[in-house]
Amino acid sequence: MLEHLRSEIMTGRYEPGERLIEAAISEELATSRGPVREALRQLEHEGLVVSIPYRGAVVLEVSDEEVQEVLIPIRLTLESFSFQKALELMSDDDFAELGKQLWIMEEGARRSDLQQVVEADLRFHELVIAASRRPHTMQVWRSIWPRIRNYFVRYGRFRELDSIVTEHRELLEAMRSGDRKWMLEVLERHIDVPVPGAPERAGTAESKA
Amino acid sequence: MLEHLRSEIMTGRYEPGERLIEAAISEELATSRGPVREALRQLEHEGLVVSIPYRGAVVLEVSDEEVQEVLIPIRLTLESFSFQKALELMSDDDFAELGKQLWIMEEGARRSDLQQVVEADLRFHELVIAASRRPHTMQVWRSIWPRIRNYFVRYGRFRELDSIVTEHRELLEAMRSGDRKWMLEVLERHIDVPVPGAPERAGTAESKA
DNA sequence: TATCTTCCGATTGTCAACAATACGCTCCTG
DNA sequence: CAGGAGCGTATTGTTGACAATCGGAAGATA
Repeated sequence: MLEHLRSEIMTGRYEPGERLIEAAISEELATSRGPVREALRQLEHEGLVVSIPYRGAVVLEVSDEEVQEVLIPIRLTLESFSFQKALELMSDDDFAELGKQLWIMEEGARRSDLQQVVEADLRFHELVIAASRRPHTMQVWRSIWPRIRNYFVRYGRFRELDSIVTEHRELLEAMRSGDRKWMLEVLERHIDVPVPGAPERAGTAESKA
Repeated sequence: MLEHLRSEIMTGRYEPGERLIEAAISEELATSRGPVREALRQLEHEGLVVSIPYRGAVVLEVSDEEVQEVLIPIRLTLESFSFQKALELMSDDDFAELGKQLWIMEEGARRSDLQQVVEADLRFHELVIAASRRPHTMQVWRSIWPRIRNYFVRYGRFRELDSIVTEHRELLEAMRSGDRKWMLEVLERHIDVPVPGAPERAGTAESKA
């Protein structure tokens, strides 16, 4: 059900600014207001809606600017940390599971199935983060990722499926090799991708100086 | 009520690993399970508890490592961005409000009232983030900050109150001057403070290279 | 016409009872 | 005594009814 609401927002069935009314949704989904309430709170924590007391939840927009200058840098922090920690903790089974997700991605790319690729992408990264066994990192990840995904699917900002697959293949290869420096390089290239048509990151570069 | 539970955790009345039972809490606070449930979800999103289906909420620990290598770097990203955006958006009233919080901090430091200082500290930073008018930045901030605060009060990792006050005074001064570079320098020094006795940040420095 | 006040409908917030689930304990079996 | 099946209890998940609150519309007043 949560997943249903999420996709309604991402596919644009609910427009930014639109109000989501608990009673209407619960009726539509044949459930009571309680679970709907919880789902809306979850969406709020994923940054897809904001809820205003006694006014309800409103679909939130995510700007190029915040994605580029806040969410993606945070993602880079989270994953750089996780991938390093995971390197020492991942079992053979974990690597096998990564391989499986890579395979699903390949298969999805062959069929030009965006959704399949995106979902395998998510599972790939979440597996690594889970393997790092750092609860806060995982928790923040789960709040950051939906916004980034929403931004990319909502505005069609995904690159060619093939390059996504290739990047993950190289990422997995680098992890298997145990070469941390290489892995981090690949990871950074993978995450910190400039978005076509988005404003350049002028003015905030100093913050890294 | 939420604030009550939060402080129970931060002051250590609830130990990490301890289970929080909805029924018990609702009885203790003379309310029903509904609001308690929501409060626990909120705490979960603030990273103070984890909740397991049909098992309930468990108080979560925050490690030196995650604070240093994940939460604080994220905070730096968030605030570097916010402070820059706020610089162009803050009204005289906003600056006056910052001055007021600074004054409260000074007064709290005089009386050695840690809580008063911490609360004014929070309001100071949140005012700037609010002034930047970036909803996602604020939302992520509200999920990150409670963990950092919890870590500092739980393990007594606060420095002398006077230096906290001094840093905010300089921060405000830098903001008023409009010198962005200086402001960011002060901000970084303020946030990215090495914690005594914590493991050094070895091994992850590369992720910034 | 502009503005203030009052009320009403829409919507969220709270509550208590009931349903579903998971864990651990007992008891059975080998 | 070891291991597993089945039950009972503790706890969360769900539901529908009721209370509180908000925003705006209608009407009164200058």
